Order: sequence, then C-alpha cells, then structure tokens
Amino acid sequence: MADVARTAGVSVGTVSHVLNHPDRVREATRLRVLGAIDQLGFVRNSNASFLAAGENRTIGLIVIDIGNSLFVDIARGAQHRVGHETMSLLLANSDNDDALQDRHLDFFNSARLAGVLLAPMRDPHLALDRARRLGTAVVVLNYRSQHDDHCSVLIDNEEAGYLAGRHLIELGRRRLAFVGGRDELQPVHDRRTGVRRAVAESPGTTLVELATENLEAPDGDQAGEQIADQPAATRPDGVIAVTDLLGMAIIQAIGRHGLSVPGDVAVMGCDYNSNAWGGTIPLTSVRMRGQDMGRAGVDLLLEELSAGDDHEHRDVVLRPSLVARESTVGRSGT
Amino acid sequence: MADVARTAGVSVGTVSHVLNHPDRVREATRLRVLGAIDQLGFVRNSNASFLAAGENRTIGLIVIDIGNSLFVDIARGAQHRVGHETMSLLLANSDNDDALQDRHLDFFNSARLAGVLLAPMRDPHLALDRARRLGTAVVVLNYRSQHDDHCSVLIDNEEAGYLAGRHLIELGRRRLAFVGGRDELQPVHDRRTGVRRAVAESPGTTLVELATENLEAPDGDQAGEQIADQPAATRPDGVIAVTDLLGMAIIQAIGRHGLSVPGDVAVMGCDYNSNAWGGTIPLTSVRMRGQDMGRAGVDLLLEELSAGDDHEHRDVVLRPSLVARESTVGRSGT
DNA sequence: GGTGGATGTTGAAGCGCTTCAAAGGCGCAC
DNA sequence: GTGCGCCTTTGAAGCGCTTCAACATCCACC
Repeated sequence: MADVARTAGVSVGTVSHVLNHPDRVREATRLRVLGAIDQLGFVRNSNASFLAAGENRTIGLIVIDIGNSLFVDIARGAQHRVGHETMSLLLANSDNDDALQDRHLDFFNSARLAGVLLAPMRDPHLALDRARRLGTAVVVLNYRSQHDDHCSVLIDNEEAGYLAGRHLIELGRRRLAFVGGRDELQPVHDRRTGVRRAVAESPGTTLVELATENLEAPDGDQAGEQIADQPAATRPDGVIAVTDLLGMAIIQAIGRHGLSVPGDVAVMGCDYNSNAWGGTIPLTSVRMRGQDMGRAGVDLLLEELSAGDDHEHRDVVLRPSLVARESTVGRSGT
Repeated sequence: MADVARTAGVSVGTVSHVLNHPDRVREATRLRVLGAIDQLGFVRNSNASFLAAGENRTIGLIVIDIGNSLFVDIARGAQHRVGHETMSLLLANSDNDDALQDRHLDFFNSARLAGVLLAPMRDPHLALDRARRLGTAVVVLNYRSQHDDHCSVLIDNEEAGYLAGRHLIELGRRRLAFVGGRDELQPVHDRRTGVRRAVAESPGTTLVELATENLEAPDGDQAGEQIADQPAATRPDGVIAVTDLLGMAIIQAIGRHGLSVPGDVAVMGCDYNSNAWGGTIPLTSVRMRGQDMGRAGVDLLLEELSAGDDHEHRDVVLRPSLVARESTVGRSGT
C-alpha cells in the first residue's frame, strides 16, 4: 500500500480513502491512485484491513453434510442473498462430525466474522455463548433449540408429516404406514408426530409405524419387504417414508413382490432430494425449501448486525410444501 | 491478550509463546497462562495473528458446483487430508458463475491464504498470475490447462471413455452408441475420444454418436427415444451416456418402448453420481474418484508450500475405475 | 564463590491497514 | 484584504498479534 501511495504521489491515508470512502477524494486523485493500484497489481490485505477497521464483512456458513441436498440448497440460498451485499460467504462442512463442527466454529470465531449461520448437529448452546462474547452474531438453521438466545430458521417438520398424511388420506388411502427410525433426530420425530396428527384427525384411518435402524437404502428395502409380505386385507395402502431415499428403496422392494405403485400401495418420501428424480416411478415428496432457509438466515443475520443491542431474537418458521408425483397419484399427475 | 497476560502475571510475549511455541515456556507458566485464557474466554484473533506472522495456515477450495457429487467428494477428500494438519479448509461455491468464481478467488487472495485449490470453469491463467504474485500457491483441480505454471490434479477422462467402451465390447456388444453433447466441455470431449479409441481397436464394432443439446434428463429421454425407435437389426446394443443422469433418462425411455436393459440394450453412464443409486436398474458407471482428487490436491499444495522456490510444478493424473452393475451385466453382478 | 551455558521471560518493534485530528488549499462574503 | 467554512490531503496512532534481541534466572561444575 505504501508502494501504491508512492507511485501515485499521495499518502497512504489517501490510498485507504480511495478504497473505503471514495467520495472523500477528489476525482483526479482517485483515478491516479486506481491507476497505481492497477499497475502494481496491489490487492489489499484483508487481515490487516479487518484488524484495523475492527469489523469484518464476511459471513460463515457451517452445514452438517454438504452431500445432503438440503444443505446444498441452503448454501445456494445464502450465497444468493449475500451476493448482493458487499459481503462474502464462507462455507464449512462438518461432515457429520461433531468435533469438526466445533473446529469450524472456532475458526470462524477467531477470524472475528461478522456473523455465522450454523446448522448444528446438537444443541449448540455453549459454542454460541462463546461466539457471542466475541461479538459474532449467530443464526441457527434447521435446529429447534431449547434456548432462545439466538435467531433461528426452522422448517416445520411436523407440518411436513401432516401434509404427507393428509395427502394420502385425501387420495382415499386408509391404512397408512410410517417408515422411519432414529426418532432422536428432530426431523424424524416431528414428521412422525405430524403423520399421527393427520391420522388422528381422520376417523377410519389407521397408522402402523415401522421403525428402522437407520435411514439408508437397506433399511427401506427391509421395510418394503415387511409391507409387501402382508396379506392384502391388512397391508398398508399408503406408505410415508421419512426420507426420499427410504421411499425409493421401499418402492423397489414392493415392486419386486409384484405389487404396483401407486395402485396397490402409494408411497411417498420426504425431503425432495435430487436422488428422487432418477427413479423409474417419480416419488411424491415434501419439499423442504432449503434455499429459502439460506436466504432467511442471511436476512436474520443482517438484521441482527444492523440492529445492534436492541435486537430481539426471533424464529422464522418455513412451511414445507407437497410435491405430488407418480408414486402416489399415478401417471396422470397433480 | 493483554488481559490474559495481566491475569496470568506474565508479559504478552509469553502468552504468545504459550500459543505458538509451548516448548519454550516453563510448564508452570504455561498452565497459568492456559488457565487465564480459559477463565477469560480468550480466543486469539487470527487476523492479527496472520498479519503479524506473515503466514496463513488456511487453504481455500473453490468448486464449480456444490450440487455436483464430484465436487462434494473433492471437498470431502480435501477436508480429510487437511484435517490432520493444523490447517483449515474453507469452501467456496462458484455455482457455475464465472464472476462468482473470480470473486471467491479475489477474496482468498486478499486473505493471503497459504494456498488455494481451484476447480475452474475456464482457463484460469490470468487469475492465477495474480495469486502467485501475492505468494499464494494454487493447485488446479479437474481442468487440463494450456499452461504448466501450476500443479494440477486431473482425472483421465479419455481413459474413462475407453474403459466404458471396452466394458461393453467385452460383454459382446458390437453396435455401440455414445450419447453426449456440449463437446466444448473437456470431460465430454475426452470421454468421447476414449470411446472412439476402444471401438477403433476392436474390429467388427461400430460407433454411433448422438449429440445432445445439453446434459439434462430431457436430453437423455430424447436420445433414448431415438435409440428405441430403430429396427432391432441396426439398433445399438450398447449405449454409453456421458453422464449418469443422461444414462438413467435413456434407460427410462428405452424401458417405455418395451425393450429390456441390459437384454436388448446395455446402458451405462459415467461419473458415478449418487443419483444413480436410486434407479430401479442400477446403472453401470465409471467412478471418478473425487475424494482422491481432493486429497491429491492438498498433498500437492503442501508439497509446494514446503518446497519453496525450488518447487517443480507437476500434474497428478488419476485413473478412473469401472463399476459394473445391472444396467450392463444384468442381475448376476460382477 | 565464580563462571558459563541452558532455560525462561520480557518488551518493543513492526505486520499492513484504517481513522482521526490537524493542516493545507480554496473560494466566497464581507 | 481578511476571515470563515468547506473540501482534500496528510501523517501518526493504534488494531492485536508475533518475534527477536536482550535480559533474568537457574544450575552444574570447577
């Protein structure tokens, strides 16, 4: 920067002003400085800049698993929203690893970012305390926490389950099955609750819950076998899988038994993963609106940053929406 | 940091030593300082740290599209490799946007990162010049550049095409078809070349090339129709789609026409995307080894960083491997 | 008891920038 | 001609840390 100043024949203060407050500098000087910057290939050192200015224009996003399309969507949405500001978005992938998540958070903390969007794996209460003490705003994504000392963006998973249940019931299905395991995961638990509510509301419908060990394809396969093995009279005619992957595996297992989807059994998933596009029978699912989530997260963060001390934490709850396709409504669509 | 020093009753220099050269500090002092750090919740400001030390322990990774499983794998591999060092990995998603890619690169440049892994969309020659002048090492991923002033990690796409061709020929297929468009994309071009070589090597085999406009599902659907419409005598009996998505769409289209896969037509993809898992007929594909790519990239970068001036740029070329599944070999497997 | 070397600790200089008080330059009104 | 206020520019202080030369301490050994 001193070089630039010398080349342009001004002081370093002026160079800094050209970069940060161009309006305070005379047009001619500004151009001269810009010329020198260009000529010398100068790139301002943001470490020094942030240190001196005491404020950082960067937002960090920590996601649980970058292989999960929900988080990809969140990243896209956040990037998009940030793009219009003079800010940057940094991505960090926890890769389902608690320790790694904490390391990312520490790293962002020590970089004194303006704010962090965190999609945590467990209640991040303690970690957040630390960030806040350093003046970093944190917005929690996709996690319903016990504490209300931060803003959150949530998806109403209970509603997702409810929508799924209603959908099948409205299609005339009466013997529903919910397939999903690991109830300690919030989304699984909430979706299950929603399905129960839909069934409870509709006299004449029944619900069977099949608990799987995990949420991988083999679990769905197994569940599908179980369903297909039952006599037609008691066999579920509408199946809600807690994830799309599970749903697709169920369809395959059922298909192997000569049953038709959705003729004999309507099957639907949840999450609207891109995986679901490839199947022979397009899977009905509930779209989780990840992009909106990313956008809303950035908005909350910017709001918190500009509000200062009189900021009131709040939650934004996004409503999922149902995407009906062949696996429940057949070829015709809608 | 001054607070910590005061609390622990030492000088700031000592606190710094505890953090950076613990061996130079007496055990008792170290513990006292650590205690103070803990008590005060001190987190060192990495901006100041990097500025003073003049070196940054962070690596940036810029990928074209975080929704593409190849890049997800690259990120995982890189993260994994970096994880064991006292380094951090920052992710930036270009989202298929040239301007965004440049902005990410500028950002990393101004942060004076130790190094950058770049999966570029076009020849990044100019951008790299700038980074290098600032002392940032750059390794290019997944792009065969005209220039040799940097290290690269490449996947041999020509080999991928060749492997695919050989696979079908060895299965007894004689009338091959290659489906893929946008030949200006390096991977598409190279895979096509590889398939041609495999066919040229095998007397008695023929190759039809179907150019699609894009690489989306509808393109595959159209190509599948074209293939299925031909009389059995001239119809291709082995199809290589340049991507998995294309391959799955082709299978569906062919299936609609009552032809069997792989009985009448063997179909395979390329890329080994997770999308391929969901299909009713598991797709044979060529695995692109993204994780290895990420790992190799980090290794090259570390090598370059430690070698200093006498570093010789070099390329690492990864060999893809074929994953045979039902869409070519039928139920039995292998 | 004195000496030398190893081991610990200190404090100030400096990393590259921003910012602020202060000074310089200029035009305008009186 | 003088004084005032505005627009520009300057230069030094300081952001929070690392590092290095210098200094303090300790111990072994003669």
